[in-house]
Amino acid sequence: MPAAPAGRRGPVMTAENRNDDVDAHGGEPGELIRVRRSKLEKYIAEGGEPYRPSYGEPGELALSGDLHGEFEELQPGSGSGSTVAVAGRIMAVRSHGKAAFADLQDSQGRIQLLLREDGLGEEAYRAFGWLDIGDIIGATGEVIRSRRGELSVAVESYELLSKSLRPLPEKWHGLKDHETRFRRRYLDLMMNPDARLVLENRVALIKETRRFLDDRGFVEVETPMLQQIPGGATARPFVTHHNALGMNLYLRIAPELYLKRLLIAGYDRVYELNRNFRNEGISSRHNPEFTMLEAYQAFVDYRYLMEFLREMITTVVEAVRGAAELEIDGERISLAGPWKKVTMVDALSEYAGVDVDISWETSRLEKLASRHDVEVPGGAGPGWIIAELYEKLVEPRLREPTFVLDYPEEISPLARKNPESPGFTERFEILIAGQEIANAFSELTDPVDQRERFEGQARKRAAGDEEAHPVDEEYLRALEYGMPPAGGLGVGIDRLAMLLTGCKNIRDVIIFPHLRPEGGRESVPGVE
RNA sequence: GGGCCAGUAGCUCAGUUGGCAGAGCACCGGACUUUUAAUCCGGGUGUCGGAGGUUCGAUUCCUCCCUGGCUCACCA
Repeated sequence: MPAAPAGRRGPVMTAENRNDDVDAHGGEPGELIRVRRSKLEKYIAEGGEPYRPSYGEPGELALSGDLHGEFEELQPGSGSGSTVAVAGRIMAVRSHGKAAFADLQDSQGRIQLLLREDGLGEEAYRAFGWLDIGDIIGATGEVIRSRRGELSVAVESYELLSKSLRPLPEKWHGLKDHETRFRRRYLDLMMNPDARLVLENRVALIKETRRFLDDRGFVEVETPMLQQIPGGATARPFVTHHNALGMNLYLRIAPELYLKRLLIAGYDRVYELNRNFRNEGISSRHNPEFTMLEAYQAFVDYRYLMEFLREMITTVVEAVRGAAELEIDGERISLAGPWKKVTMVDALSEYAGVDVDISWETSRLEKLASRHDVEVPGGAGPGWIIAELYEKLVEPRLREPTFVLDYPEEISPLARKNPESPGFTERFEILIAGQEIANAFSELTDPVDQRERFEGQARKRAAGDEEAHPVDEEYLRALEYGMPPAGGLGVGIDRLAMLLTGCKNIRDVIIFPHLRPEGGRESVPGVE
């Protein structure tokens, strides 16, 4: 965090003079930090370099996990004869006078160090006592197993590689405070193995998703994040400004319209797995920037995508979890076997207890809506009301994997109309554990129809719907050159990661989630 | 944005019906050559989230604000 210029922050600042606050606000550092600083100064005064440029030969450092595997058979109280170099952070020290044990944490886990005056010499042994928990060191020595059976490195020499000036969280309870865990995620990941596991699952999920698509001939592309017309979804965008061009730009809410331009260009399988930005509420299920997969395949329709997505989700979950099964709050959900299929209207009819039909008068649907406490804004038509009622009454109750088919045309301005079901499109979503996991449809390729849809959206926008899709003339021009029939899909990666890890808060699966600034809302000084 | 709940030491948490602020870990000093939440002896290191108010006296009561969690609204 860059230090704020003195006097710049207002009196609302919190945590002044706190023990971990090194004069961020002109206060004195706390006792624990003063002690570490004076150790640092003493170390430098004696000619030490507390922040080394490197340690050991590249690629030669032993990692804790590998050592545990390699020396599994080593008997308690015996040595291996192998000398290794290890490096990591000191997480605990158990000192016994002329011998001491330290737990060293590296990227794979932990390994114990055994330090003895006999092995190190009096001076080096005493100097070890000056180190703090949290310091990063490198050490060499023989791999042994202690009398109590702990694999250890019997240290013959060690070096301080990086001095830690702040005390770590408590060794037994760890770091629990949610706010601190998210604000200082590095501490969370350092202290809490569970946090690492969630992150590793997310990484594996993304990797397996890419592998699935790459294996099927999809090409990963990057399309603009800064857009002149924020399209491809209905959401409020972030606005930013380009100084040289003197114009506002928008952070993308979806890559859809650019990916479809690539279908027009002649690519038949493209995908993008990257960030979208939506300027909407922040909650346990919404982060302003979130990760989305969108994939498009030419010459297939939404029926093909159902099986494609079922296979993709099952494959990815199986690869990450080792079984095609999820566990959420003790509830086990199997992904095996065929998934249920139901149209939105049939599902709504079932749960609402009446046979809903899109041909109903709007007033009749409005009555049904008010009976279920659904507010209907001005300009909303039958399709909107049906979708809203479905989301409220049906979605949370769809626990087993379910395809919900045929979304209203009114809320699907980029999807092909369903010729067998007037008012609806060839679109489906996949619901698992009450959550929308994937959205897919047969793409609308008819430029005349697309123009009419945009104009319908423009009327909604004029009526005050800020989220209605704007008319995109450039996209219409591209469509007029001819786009092959195609199916497109979108998967919310963060939501899928939540499902996969059983996390109920999206912040658990995003490494650095958005949080309100601590203590004030000032911009970065010097940045316009 | 609305409602409810929370913020006390570096960390995990007690506590004060309004009267000098507590524990464990961490830290500091001492003992200890195979421990692993090491142990033993000694030491509290704090603007009790912030600003006002009531009061002889506020960490405690009141008001406002900040931050977070849950929830509703909006959405993915």
